Amino acid sequence: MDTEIGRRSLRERQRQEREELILQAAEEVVLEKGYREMSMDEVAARVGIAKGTVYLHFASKEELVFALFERDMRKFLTVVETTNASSMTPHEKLATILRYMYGGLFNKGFQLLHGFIDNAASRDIFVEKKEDLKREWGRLAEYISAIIDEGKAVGEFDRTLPTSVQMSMFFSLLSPAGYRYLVMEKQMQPDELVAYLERAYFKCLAADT
Amino acid sequence: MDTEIGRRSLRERQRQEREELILQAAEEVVLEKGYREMSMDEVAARVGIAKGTVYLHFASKEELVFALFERDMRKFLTVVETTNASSMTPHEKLATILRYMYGGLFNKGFQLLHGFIDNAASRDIFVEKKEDLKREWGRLAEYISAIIDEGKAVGEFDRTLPTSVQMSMFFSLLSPAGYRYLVMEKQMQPDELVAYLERAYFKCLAADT
Amino acid sequence: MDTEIGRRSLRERQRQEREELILQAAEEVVLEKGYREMSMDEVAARVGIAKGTVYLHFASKEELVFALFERDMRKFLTVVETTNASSMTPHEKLATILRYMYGGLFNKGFQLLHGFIDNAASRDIFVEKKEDLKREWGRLAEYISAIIDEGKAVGEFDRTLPTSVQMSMFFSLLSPAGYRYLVMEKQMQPDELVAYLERAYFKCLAADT
Amino acid sequence: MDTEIGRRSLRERQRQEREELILQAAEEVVLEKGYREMSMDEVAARVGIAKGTVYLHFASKEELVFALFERDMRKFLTVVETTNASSMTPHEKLATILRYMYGGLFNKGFQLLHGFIDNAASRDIFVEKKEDLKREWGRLAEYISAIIDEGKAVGEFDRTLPTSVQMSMFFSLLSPAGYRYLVMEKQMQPDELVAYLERAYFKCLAADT
DNA sequence: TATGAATGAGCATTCATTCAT
DNA sequence: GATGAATGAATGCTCATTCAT
Repeated sequence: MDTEIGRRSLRERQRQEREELILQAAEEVVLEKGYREMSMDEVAARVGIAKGTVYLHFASKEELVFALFERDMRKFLTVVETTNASSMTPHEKLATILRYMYGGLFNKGFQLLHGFIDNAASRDIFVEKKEDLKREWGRLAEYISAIIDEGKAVGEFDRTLPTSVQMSMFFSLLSPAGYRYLVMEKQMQPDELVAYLERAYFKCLAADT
Repeated sequence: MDTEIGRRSLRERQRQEREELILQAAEEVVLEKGYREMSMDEVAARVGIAKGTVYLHFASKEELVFALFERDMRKFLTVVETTNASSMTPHEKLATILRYMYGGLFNKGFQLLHGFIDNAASRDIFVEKKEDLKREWGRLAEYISAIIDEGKAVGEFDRTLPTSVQMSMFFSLLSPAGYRYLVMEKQMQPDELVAYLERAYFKCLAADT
Repeated sequence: MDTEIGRRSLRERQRQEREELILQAAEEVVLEKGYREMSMDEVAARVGIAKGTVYLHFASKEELVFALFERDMRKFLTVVETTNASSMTPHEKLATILRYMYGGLFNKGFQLLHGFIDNAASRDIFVEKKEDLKREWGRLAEYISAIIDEGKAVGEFDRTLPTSVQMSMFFSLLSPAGYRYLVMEKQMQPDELVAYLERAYFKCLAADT
Repeated sequence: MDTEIGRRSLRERQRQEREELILQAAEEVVLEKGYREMSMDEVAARVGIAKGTVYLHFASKEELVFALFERDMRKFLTVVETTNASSMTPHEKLATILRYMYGGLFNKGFQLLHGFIDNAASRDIFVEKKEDLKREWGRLAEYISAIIDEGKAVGEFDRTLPTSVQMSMFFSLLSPAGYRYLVMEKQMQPDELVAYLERAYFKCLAADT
C-alpha cells in the first residue's frame, strides 16, 4: 500500500513536472510569436514530446494558453497579496511589486499578462473565460488600488490624481518593447532600469509638498 | 497631351483614394482583431471591392499592414516634427505630442504603433522590413529625446533620469487596455484622462526644485 | 448588358455543373466507404479539383453529404409525387416507384437513403438537420401510405396488415448487399430481379380473395 | 498438477468471461454509434478495464468487431442449424428463425449482421477476412435456401420465385430503422409487429393455389 | 497480467495568394 | 484594371496502437 501510494505520488509528480514543462514551452512560444502563431506542434517539439501528449494535459490550445495565463496571474496575485499583507509602507509595497513586474528579464509572466490584456486577439479568444479573467484582474486591480489609497490616506501619495489612473499607469510604466530597447540598444542594466522606473513612478505618485 | 496628363492624374488620384480606403479598412480590422485574425477577405469586403483588387495595391497582407504602419508612423512623425519646429517650450511640445497620442479615442494610429511595437507577432512578421522600421522609429526616438534634452538643458526636466528612460515611458503612459478600462469601466472623460496623464508625466519629468 | 447576363448565367451554369460533379464524386465515395471514411481529399481528387474548392460549394463535409442526401430525396420525392398524381391504379403506382428504387443498378440515390436511414452514425451526425430530414421523410411516407390506403379502399390490397407495416416493408424489400449478392454472385439480371421483387411484394399486399 | 489444471481452467474461464464482457460492450457501442465512432476507449470504459487490456484479448479494433461479428453469426447459425435439424415443417422452421431475427428488441446480433452486411464501410474494413465472412454467410444462405427448397418440394412455397430472391428478402424484411419507426413512432408492440412480418412474408412465399 | 501514458498518422477546415476571364 | 474562383500549405485535434512499469 505504501508502494502504491508512493508510485501514485511519483506519477503525479511526473505529471505535474511535465505539465510545467509544457507551460514553459508554451510561454516561450507565445511570447516569441503571439497566440495565433504559436502552434501545438512547436510547443510539443520544444518539450520533446508528441503533439498528442500535450492534449493529455490540456484539452485545447485555448485551454493551454488560458492555463498559462492563470498560472502567471496566480503567481502575480500571490506576490501582491503577500506584499499587501506585510507591514511595509504603501510606498515600499508598490516598490516591491514594481520590482517583481519589471525586474529580472521583465518577468515573463507579467509580460504575458501585459501582452494579453492589450492584445486585440485575446479579447475574442477567451470569450467563455472572460468572466474568470475579469474577476481575477479585478482582484489585482483592487489590491493595487487599496495600496494606493492607503498611501493617499497617510498623506504619502498625490490625492489630486484618481487612484484608477495611478493604478493603470502602474501597469504601463514600460512596454516589453521599451524594455528591450533600453536593455539591448542602450545597454542599460536591468537593475538600474528598474530603479529608474521606481524613481520615476514615485515622483508621479508623490504628494505635493 | 494635356488631357492625357489630366486623365493620368485623375487615375492616380482615384488610385490613391482607393488605397487610403483600403488602409482605413485594414486599420479598423487590425485594431479590432489583430494581425492574424485580419483577413484579406474582410478588408476587401469592408471597402466594397474584390479581394484581388487589394493585391493590385499591396503585394501581400504583410505589405498592407506594413504600409499601414508606415502611414501612421509618418503622420506621427509629421506631428512630432511640426511640434518640434515650433517655438514652444519643451514642456509644451511634449504636452502637444502627448495629447496627440492619447487624445481623442486613443489615436488609432498610435494605438496601432503601440500594439505592434509590443506585439510578439509583429517582430517576426516584418523580419525583412526591420531596418526600415528601426530607422523610422529611431527618428521618432531622436525627436522626443531631443525635446527632453532641450528641457533638461533649460533646467525644466530632471537630469538624474536618463533621457532614454523618460522617452520610453512617454510611449508607455497608458496601454490601450488601460485606456478602455478607465473610459468604459470608470466612465472617465477622455479629455479629463489625458489631462491626468499629462499631469502625471510631467511630475515624473519635473526637475527637482 | 446582354453579354453581362450571358456571362453570369454561364458562370452560374458552370458553378452548378461543378457542384453536381462534386455531389457525384461524394456519392460514389460515400457509397463505397461510408460517411466517416469519405475524406474531403478523396472527393476533391476524384473531381480533379483542390480541396479548398469543395469548400466553396459546401461549407463542411456534413453539409456536403446532407446536400447529397437532400438531392436524392428530392429526386425520389419528385418521382413519387409525379407517380401519385397520375391516373394509374394503386398497384401500378407502387410498381412504378418500386422499379425506380430497385431498378437500374439499385438506384444510387435510394441506396444512399437506404444506407443512411439505417446507419447508426448518421443518426447522430445530422442532429441539427434532424427536423428537415424527418419532415421530408415524413412526406415520402405519407405518399406511399396514401397509395396503399387507396389500394385498400378499392379492395386491391390486404386490409388486415397495417399500412405502416406495408410501407416499411416497401422500403426494405432488398438491401444493397442482397442486391449485390443476387446480381453478382447469382448472375441475375437487374430487370429480372426487379420483376421478382415486384411479384413478391404484391403477393404480400394482395387482398385475400 | 491437479491444482495447476484447476488454476488454469479458472484463469481460462475468467479470461472468457472478460472477453464476453468486452464483446457485449463493443456490441452496444457499435450499434449505438457505428464502427468508426466506436472508440476503444469507450469500450474499455464500459467494461471498466484499461484500454490496453482490451488489446490483450483482441489484436485490433478490427479484430474485435470481427470477433463480435463471428460470435453473432455463430449464435445465428446455431439457431438456424437447430431449427433445421428439427422435425418442423419448412414454414414452421422459417417462422422460428424469423422470430429470432426480428423478435425481442430486434435481436442485437442480427441487427449487427444486418447493418454490417449492408454497410459500405465494413466491406473495405474486413478485406482480409472476406473469405471467412463469405464462407460463414454462405453456410447461412445454404441453410435458409435448403429450407425454402424443402418447402417448394412439398408444394408449400411458390416455385416461380427463385429461392435466392426469397432468401435475400427473408433477411431484408425490415430494416432496423423501419423497426424503430414502427415501434417508437407508431407505438406498435414488437410481438404484434413480428406477427405481421410473418404473415406478410409467408404470403409472398405461398404457393399459388 | 493489467495499466494508461505516449505516440503520430490522418483529417477537416481556413485563408493568403494567384490567375483566367 | 477589376474580379472572384481556384489553389494548397498549414494547423488544431482525434484515436488506434504500443510499451514501460
